[in-house]
Amino acid sequence: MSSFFEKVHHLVRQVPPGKVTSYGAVARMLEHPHAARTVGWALHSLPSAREGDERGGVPWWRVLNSKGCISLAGEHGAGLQRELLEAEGVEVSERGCVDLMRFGWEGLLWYEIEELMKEE
DNA sequence: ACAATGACATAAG
DNA sequence: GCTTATGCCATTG
Repeated sequence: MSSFFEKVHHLVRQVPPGKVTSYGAVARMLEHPHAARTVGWALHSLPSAREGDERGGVPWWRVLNSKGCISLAGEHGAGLQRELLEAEGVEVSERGCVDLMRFGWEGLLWYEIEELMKEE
């Protein structure tokens, strides 16, 4: 656990298939309520963007903005993200929005996060 | 150490 | 609702 990025990556990895969360939620879980931007950056940057590890293991597409929509500030993989989500059974509206009431991830409990952060 | 950057968030017009 | 402005934070040059 050297950088904030890793925390983000580890946490995002815990997001179960078919569920989605938001940058803000992740930021709050990591006790940095106002680091949503950094969270987003952590995902866009994804160090060691290699095949088998980080990038492949981090379901970045399950992370949406506060509205539960795919914004991605322009383009990046918005189309891809929608496909990935739908492939997992998540309903994505045409505008790229997801019903957080049904697919929103509750998140982890504080002690689960602690355990998660403790290892690695 | 300073300035810039960025896949965000929230309030205001 | 959508657009604009401002705040926040870790990483990078």
